[in-house]
Amino acid sequence: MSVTIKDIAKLAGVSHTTVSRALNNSPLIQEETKERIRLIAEQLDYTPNYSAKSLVLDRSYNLGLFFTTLSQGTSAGFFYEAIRGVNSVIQDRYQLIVKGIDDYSSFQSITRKSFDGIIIVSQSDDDQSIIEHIASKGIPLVVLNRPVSTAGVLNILSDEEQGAFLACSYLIEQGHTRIALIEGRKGFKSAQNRKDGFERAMKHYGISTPPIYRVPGLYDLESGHKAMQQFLALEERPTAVFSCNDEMALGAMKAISEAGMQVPADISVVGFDDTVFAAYVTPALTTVRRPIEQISKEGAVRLLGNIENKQHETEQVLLKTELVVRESVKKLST
Amino acid sequence: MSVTIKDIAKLAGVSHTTVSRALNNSPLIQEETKERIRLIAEQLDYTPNYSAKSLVLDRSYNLGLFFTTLSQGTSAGFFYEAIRGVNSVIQDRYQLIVKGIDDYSSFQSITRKSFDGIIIVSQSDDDQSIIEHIASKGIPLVVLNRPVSTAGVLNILSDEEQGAFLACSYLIEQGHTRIALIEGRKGFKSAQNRKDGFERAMKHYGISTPPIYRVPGLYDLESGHKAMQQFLALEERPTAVFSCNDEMALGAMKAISEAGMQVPADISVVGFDDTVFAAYVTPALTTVRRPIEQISKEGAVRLLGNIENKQHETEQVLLKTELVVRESVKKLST
DNA sequence: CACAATCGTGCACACGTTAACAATAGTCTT
DNA sequence: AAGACTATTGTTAACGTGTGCACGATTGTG
Repeated sequence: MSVTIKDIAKLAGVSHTTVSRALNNSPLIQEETKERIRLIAEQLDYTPNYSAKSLVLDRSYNLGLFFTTLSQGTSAGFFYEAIRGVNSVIQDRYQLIVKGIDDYSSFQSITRKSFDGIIIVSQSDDDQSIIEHIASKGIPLVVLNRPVSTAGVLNILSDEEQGAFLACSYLIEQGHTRIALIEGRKGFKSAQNRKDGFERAMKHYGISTPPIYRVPGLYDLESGHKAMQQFLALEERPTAVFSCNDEMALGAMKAISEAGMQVPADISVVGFDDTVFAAYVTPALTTVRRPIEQISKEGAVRLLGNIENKQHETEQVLLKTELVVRESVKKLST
Repeated sequence: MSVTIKDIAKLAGVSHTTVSRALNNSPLIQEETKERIRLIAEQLDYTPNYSAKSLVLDRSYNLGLFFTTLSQGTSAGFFYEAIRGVNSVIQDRYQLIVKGIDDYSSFQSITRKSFDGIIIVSQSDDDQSIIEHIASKGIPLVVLNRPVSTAGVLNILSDEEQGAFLACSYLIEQGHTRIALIEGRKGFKSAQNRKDGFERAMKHYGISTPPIYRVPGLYDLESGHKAMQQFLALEERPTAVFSCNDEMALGAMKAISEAGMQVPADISVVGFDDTVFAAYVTPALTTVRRPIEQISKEGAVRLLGNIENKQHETEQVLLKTELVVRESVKKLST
């Protein structure tokens, strides 16, 4: 069918071993011979059979990029940036295999033979079992976006608690005290972290608010919309709302405008993620920027390092988030 | 290292041939023997070595999902929906390999051995060369999202010309005649199709507008913003704008509001794509919905059909777009 | 009872590649 | 000039799996 090193060997009048060595640029082979073999290979349009290579070299040339879920809860921008970041690093040394963890009915097929390394973009505690499976098989692993304690696992994430603290502090420094919180999806670690940062800022500045100022959300537009409607129905409305992501913040803004009120004149809103559209809604959304692409790049680089140097770097790296101030917060002249 | 069929064979007291047959449920093997072997395999936590299988069966278990580019011009929502659609179909029969076509420096590594089939989500005429390469290698192929004439290629796309016609007709039926167009990214086939649909509607209703009512865009928020600023500076402003995608429509709305005007009271806006946030901006955006996820699902289903039945279905399928009417268009009472 | 037919299993090889070891020729050392 | 060493290439086996063919055992047939 397709051409193999044996075909080349015949034409060059050497053994297939010599061809293999020549094409892998082994120092054992004479430069002249190499050149001749390379030429023939090119003329025949030879491509190595990666299945055969994999079998004997015990490497798959596959890198897994796993998300908690592909079917729900993952925001499109997040997904895109993560893939882009990883892809920019691996170039054509590896194939990138994208999967949702919830698509696996069994982890049995995840072996050291089928993946040279795996990157998990984790958004839920439920990912723990796959992480342990992978770690136990000894496959090089890096977990992004969520803190993880399993031994021997490289962990890279943004400091979301710090980001939320930043955002909430900003609101307070602008004079707000009646600050409400739209929480993230339950079970997602990010939801907890962001809430923690919010609470720490409140505590830090000695501000307390009633429990009805905290409403759970699902990270989607609709839940932000609903949450805001609840706040608007309150006797004593908040003057500012911190939403645990931008999508919900958009939903909230929509609810505010439907109620005949204005952002930020009547109510201030802060989001989280700096999604692509945050800068272009009206008013432009003040939000916290997570360096997703940077995280995934960093993760890919270190994973490749671990694979190729066969070392076992295992630390936790926190990348700083940054507050992007736009127009959705009003300064109160208290 | 890891367990192989030979290990199982030893424990079961049979040859590895029998084990192979048993695990593949061959009718040659006694039911009783099969059962015994399956049990041992399970106990040893056996997983087949896919490199070895691939080598002998001449199948890679890989499906390629290629985008024109991962680094620019592809919208996140589009990207996400496409992957989701394909992923929902393949389950765990295949591994999904995601790549940007512009990452390939040479297509040499794309062979029948490394991909059982390939799905190209094409956004540019430049993809023609990779399409021809793949077709010439005889790899089952389906091209989504862009019309393609290469023989023997399955082609599934939305009828964007029809969608743009729909949108523009709607504006006209609402009484608008001074209608401007923000075009898509040059070189993208979709840009041409959408413009064509727009022009056909204008012609159909016998409306003509000056050339300055057509401005090129880049499919991103910023270019929509700029384009709108140009329209606003005109002596005789348009009463409605058709933007070739939602992101640019958002940029346009932003520009309008910055100029102290209102959508749709002063200017109407229609987008294209029905991006997730279209329903949640203020005012909610009237737009054209492309069934991306449906397209990619359909494409994946048919590709698998072609691979598994070794047939060679080769037709062009057009899926209808649909106008989603929201709040960004005003009815003129002429 | 002899022979054919059927069923279940094993032997040996193949897939395309790499690598340990062997072999050959040429060069250097003393 | 003989032995040692080096440079280059070849021989052979190995990776883990699937399959054509041969083989033995059991059953059926006359």
